[in-house]
Amino acid sequence: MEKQWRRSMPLLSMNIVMQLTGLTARQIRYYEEQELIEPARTEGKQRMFSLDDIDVLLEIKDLLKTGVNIAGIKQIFEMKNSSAASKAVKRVITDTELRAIVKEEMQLAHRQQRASLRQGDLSRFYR
DNA sequence: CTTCTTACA
DNA sequence: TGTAAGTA
Repeated sequence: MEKQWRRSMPLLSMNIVMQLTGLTARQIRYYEEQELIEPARTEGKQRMFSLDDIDVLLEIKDLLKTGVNIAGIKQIFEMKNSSAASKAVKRVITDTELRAIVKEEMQLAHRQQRASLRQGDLSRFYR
């Protein structure tokens, strides 16, 4: 709990982030609009991303490739700091754990007949 | 020349 | 998402 600030330190320009993530500027700005990331700004309003932002963007890219839409990604991220935090106090959640949690939420939603994530997103986690 | 915003397709 | 337009 000391070198954490380095990852959250905004120092990456749009240019770099585009190459590092392979995403277009349009996508990156859109994801920010969807509140999936919140880059810092320079005085000239230029975006400045942190390494943490890169991680999030790469995860978004991966989930998108899997077939999860923005709505699904939002909910997954939401669970990542809610149900995950309540169950596993302050431990970093692993991908396999996240999968399990997502599946649970999915079944719960199904039981409650609450077709929350209908648009073919989280159902992909069953495969 | 690159990034940003807004708006249209 | 891509792209055009007008800026900074």
